[in-house]
Amino acid sequence: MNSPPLNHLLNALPLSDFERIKPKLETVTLNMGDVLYESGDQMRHAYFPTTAIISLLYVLEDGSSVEIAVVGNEGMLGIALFMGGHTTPSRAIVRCKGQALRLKADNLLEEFQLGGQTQSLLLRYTQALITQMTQTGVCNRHHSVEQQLCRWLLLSLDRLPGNSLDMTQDLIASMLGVRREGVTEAAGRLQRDGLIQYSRGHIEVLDRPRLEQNVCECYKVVKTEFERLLPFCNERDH
Amino acid sequence: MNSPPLNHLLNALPLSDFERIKPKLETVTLNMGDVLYESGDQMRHAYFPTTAIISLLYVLEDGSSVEIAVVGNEGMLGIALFMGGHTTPSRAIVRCKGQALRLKADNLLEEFQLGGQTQSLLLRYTQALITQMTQTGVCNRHHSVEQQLCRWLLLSLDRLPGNSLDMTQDLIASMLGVRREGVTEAAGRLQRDGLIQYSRGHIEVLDRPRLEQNVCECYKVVKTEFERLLPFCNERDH
DNA sequence: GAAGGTATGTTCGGTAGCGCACACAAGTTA
DNA sequence: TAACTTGTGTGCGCTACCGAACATACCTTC
Repeated sequence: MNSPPLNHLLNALPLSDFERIKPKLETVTLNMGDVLYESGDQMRHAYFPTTAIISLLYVLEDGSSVEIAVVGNEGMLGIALFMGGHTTPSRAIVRCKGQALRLKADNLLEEFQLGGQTQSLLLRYTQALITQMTQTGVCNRHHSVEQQLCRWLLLSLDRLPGNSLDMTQDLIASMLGVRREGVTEAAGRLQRDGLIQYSRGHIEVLDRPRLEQNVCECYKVVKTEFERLLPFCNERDH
Repeated sequence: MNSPPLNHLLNALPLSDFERIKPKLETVTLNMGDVLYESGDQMRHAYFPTTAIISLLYVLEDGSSVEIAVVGNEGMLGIALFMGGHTTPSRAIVRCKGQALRLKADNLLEEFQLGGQTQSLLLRYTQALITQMTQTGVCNRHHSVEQQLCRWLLLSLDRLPGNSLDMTQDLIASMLGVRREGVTEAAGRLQRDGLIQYSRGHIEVLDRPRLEQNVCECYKVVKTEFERLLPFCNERDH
């Protein structure tokens, strides 16, 4: 029997806490390109993706943008709510359509301020997210487009049920903060070597182990830190 | 009359909270190059710099390192203590010698878990730090060595009493994650244009306004976010 | 003042990624 | 079928940065 889509973070809450917020959760369907938060906006809700994947982007003055983190069913959006800022200078945009559970800002805050396990869980998740953001920045500086593409594919795959995803090279480029041609070239190599296969916005990962050989250390660092801080997120629920 | 060196974060605590932790604070002198935390180490203390400046570095497998954030008298080290991880995959190293106030890990945790204003202050600081880390990463990708050098100088200056600092180009290079020659070239240009003057590890900033004209947006973004989240840190206490 | 270490200046060939231009091919719409 | 949109492939000159080697200048030590 197949379990329903879930969010690992919500799932890891103590039962009593979860029962309290359960009635306040609202399922929403998110479509490709939906903007959940704009840079500087007051956040009205926190989102706990179940099947959707959301990108956190920094948008520069010249209009170019860079992905600083990716959030799927292992995490949540809206940490600035309990961190006290109520907003961040980043944009949250739906990268893979799907569903999420949504909680009103006030409700999240109430729950957080009770302290206890829910609070500590949310803080541990935040620390894991910090690691992801930072390691992504380091990766930007030191690793090749091809390595970054591998990292990006693996991080996406970890948050999706199958071995494929829908995304054009143009979009990947804008998330990695590189040229589309750079992605075409790197992806071309991966395809020639039989690691992936793609056509017109659909990417199929054929050989994940070799993708993991190709990726830079950054993927592993982030993954290890997530497992250390949030051990329950290890297994995929699909 | 000159006020003694202080730490803005401690200074912003409610008086009652501060009085409680004051006796537990210990003044320590930090020397250039001291390592406060090694990547993965359990943290024993939190540090609140008063005159010292500390760099948070990520160290890569090949031994190269990158600065991901800088902490001076506006902030603290050891957020992983209350975030729940008790360690991070980064190294904290003293970049400018000076003093700091130190608090045992347990004592910080006790204070944090009381909730209230101290907790919310520490969390707001953490969010500001996240912004700095992320923007640094974005800057790595998109801006020139010269712009990054300007940013680095300004961030340092904001945390120091005078208009000068001691740091070799070699060290700056390792923090920016670029070659020493790149820094030499960029610094040479800034010197020719009369913005700075340096010799053998001593840098004098002659024309800060023009340095601010030269810097990329990243400096301002971080500064604005710090002011928004921690308004009391605005003025320099020197 | 000589010797040695250290910080900075400069050069040179190599390369990854950029910006641009254009070709092509797969879907979509008319 | 034809026109159009969209995604991908490729070539070209350019630039910033890299890696290495070496020169020079300054400071310290003896």
